[in-house]
Amino acid sequence: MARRPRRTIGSLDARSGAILRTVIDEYVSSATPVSSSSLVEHYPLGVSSATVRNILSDLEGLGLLMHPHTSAGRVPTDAGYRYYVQVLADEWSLPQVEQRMIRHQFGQVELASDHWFRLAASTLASNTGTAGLATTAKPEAARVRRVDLVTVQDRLALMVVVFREGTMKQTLQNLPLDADQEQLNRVAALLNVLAVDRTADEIERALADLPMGEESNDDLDLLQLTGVGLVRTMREFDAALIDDIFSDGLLNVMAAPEFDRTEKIRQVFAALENRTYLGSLVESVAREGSVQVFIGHENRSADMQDVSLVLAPYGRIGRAVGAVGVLGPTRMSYAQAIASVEFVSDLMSELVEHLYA
Amino acid sequence: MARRPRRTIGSLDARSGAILRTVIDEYVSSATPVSSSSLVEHYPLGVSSATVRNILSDLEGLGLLMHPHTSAGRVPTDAGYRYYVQVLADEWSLPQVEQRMIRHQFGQVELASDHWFRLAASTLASNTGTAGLATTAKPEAARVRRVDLVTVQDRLALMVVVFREGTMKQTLQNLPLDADQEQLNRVAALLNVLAVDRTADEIERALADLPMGEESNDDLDLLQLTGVGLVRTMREFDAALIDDIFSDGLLNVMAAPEFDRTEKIRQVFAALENRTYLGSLVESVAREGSVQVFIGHENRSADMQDVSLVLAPYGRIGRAVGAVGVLGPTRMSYAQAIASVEFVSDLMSELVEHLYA
DNA sequence: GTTAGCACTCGGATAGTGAGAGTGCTAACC
DNA sequence: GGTTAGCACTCTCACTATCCGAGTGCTAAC
Repeated sequence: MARRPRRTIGSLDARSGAILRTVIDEYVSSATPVSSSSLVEHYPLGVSSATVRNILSDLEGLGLLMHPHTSAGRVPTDAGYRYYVQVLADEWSLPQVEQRMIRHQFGQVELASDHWFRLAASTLASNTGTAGLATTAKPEAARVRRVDLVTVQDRLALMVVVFREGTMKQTLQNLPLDADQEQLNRVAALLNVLAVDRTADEIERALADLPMGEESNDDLDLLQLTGVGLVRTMREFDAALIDDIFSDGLLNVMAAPEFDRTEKIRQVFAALENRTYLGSLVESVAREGSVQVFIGHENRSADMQDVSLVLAPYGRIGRAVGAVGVLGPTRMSYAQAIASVEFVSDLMSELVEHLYA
Repeated sequence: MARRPRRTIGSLDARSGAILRTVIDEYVSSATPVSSSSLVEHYPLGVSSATVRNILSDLEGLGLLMHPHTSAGRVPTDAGYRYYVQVLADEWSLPQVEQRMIRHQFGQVELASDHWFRLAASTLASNTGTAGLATTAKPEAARVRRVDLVTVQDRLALMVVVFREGTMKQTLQNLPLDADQEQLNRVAALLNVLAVDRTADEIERALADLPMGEESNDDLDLLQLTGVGLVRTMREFDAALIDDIFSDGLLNVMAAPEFDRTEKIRQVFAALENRTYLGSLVESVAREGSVQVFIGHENRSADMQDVSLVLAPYGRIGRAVGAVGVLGPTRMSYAQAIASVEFVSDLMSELVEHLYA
């Protein structure tokens, strides 16, 4: 769960806010501390550098900016970014041109499901210059759309399950007796009657209601067995916080000057492997129902103190939800990131709605 | 294609060989240039440091060792590693204990196919302290084991193909007319009759032989349509050099001192994304039929000048083949790597043989 | 062929210096 | 009271000098 955004700062007067914003914009693009003189030089502020210095000093007092050392310019703190995001969040949306480009790309993609996730991740990556992330859509309790059994060997079958949201799972299933494809087809037909549109719990109940063992019937035995296997597979799927996660553009993040030491990048990778933490973020974002930003040490995970995440859910609450987002250095363009993530999440929602309504 | 190993050096006399080997072992474990005095101190060579210096100087003359600067010890060159690997390659095999441990792990894994690849990669990673790699097994021309059609919407179906080697592919298929699951089942049954155990080419021919358009028959139309979709999916699969690749332990590689600058690690990642080059290596290894080592600048890829790969094929030639291996700094324990990769590739071959014979 | 001895080279650590950047403060100004 | 010019102060960075130690390569003796 993300810490609630800090609103401790009240709101700044217009000029201070504008200067904070300018400092952040400047720092985001230059990656070097911003000095008072460079501000008056490059932006039409209408005041002298001395005045700017006073304001910068105030902002530092409020914890929004900091000083690497005496004779250096100012650098935003995580709280500074937080203020920036909080106050200015609503203003941003993606330019029409970019919207059209992205829509076009999504129109081009082949209709094979996991392509979307890859595309979402790579679109976000290229659009923001950071790493793009996309998780597959996962319902709280999966429902079966279709089950199929395929012979592999005499006593071994492959069970292929398609869930209502398009995800597929496969498991190998040991059989107690030789079974040919013919027989498996019969069993699969029964299993589908039993399982289609149902959750693991419902299937388990249906299995319990089956007439059992009255007379030894191979098909029924196999049905029972594969049914149990199906329920186990579904339980596993339901239990996972994130089913699968796609990322792209990690090379972008590596190129950022703050990650010039491998040790820093190591943390990013370690963080991405921490499904538990990412899962909790996705959950939080899904609950919130809108884009959320997790800045630097707002992250609970020790590995994420130097990075920020911008995440948005897609899909429909109660049905399947997933998340898309970006991961980058705290010094990232939050405007661009939020706008892009929001747009792509809307697009993904449309897709899911359209395909698996 | 890998450059052929260089045999320009003839073979060294016993003592020089032993010293080369010792230098490499020492350097691999210490990561710092090896001096003549440290050699006589830590190893029972029976000669003085001056003598060792003479030998080292000879080895440097042969291009097997090098000198970062005057007052530093010796460091192996890629040619040095090559000699080491070439001459000593046959001696290594994995200790019984490790063999049993790995076997045990593979016994534990659940019977869901992609788990093996992950397991192979992670086993190699943890066993060698480098990054482990495993590609899925791919035949030259895939054959269908089973096709299934699942309704998604009125005019949209999901086609699930299981290939003989266990791989699965899914595609969405637009339909020209409304079709319910009932109808799709009928079509899928026909499609299976047509496609099972066949390659893309064979299926295409069978499709051409179908009685066409005599009378408008919905099922036949759908069969034709999905058949074409199936062939396209298979062609795509056949065309890819590598279907899928799993890696683990990249964090291990990041921890190596030679990769302390992110720029170096960037190269490693870029290299892993270069499927073309990796594909050519897998192909070469499959053709060779045994473990191969690609050291530093023996790699054609510019991004791989600082890393070495140890790869071995698994599966059966003519049927499906894949590769497993490790990727690490040129300063890696080739003995351990080769022994581990060979063992795991044998294990994977057994698995494939056992399951998809 | 081996070894002791030694001059030589070079990298890395340490310290000192100066220039430049940017601040914080003060005092004057509107 | 807010704004500004001016200036002292601080700290980093780049450059240089110096020294130490490591390790070699060579020579001459064994």
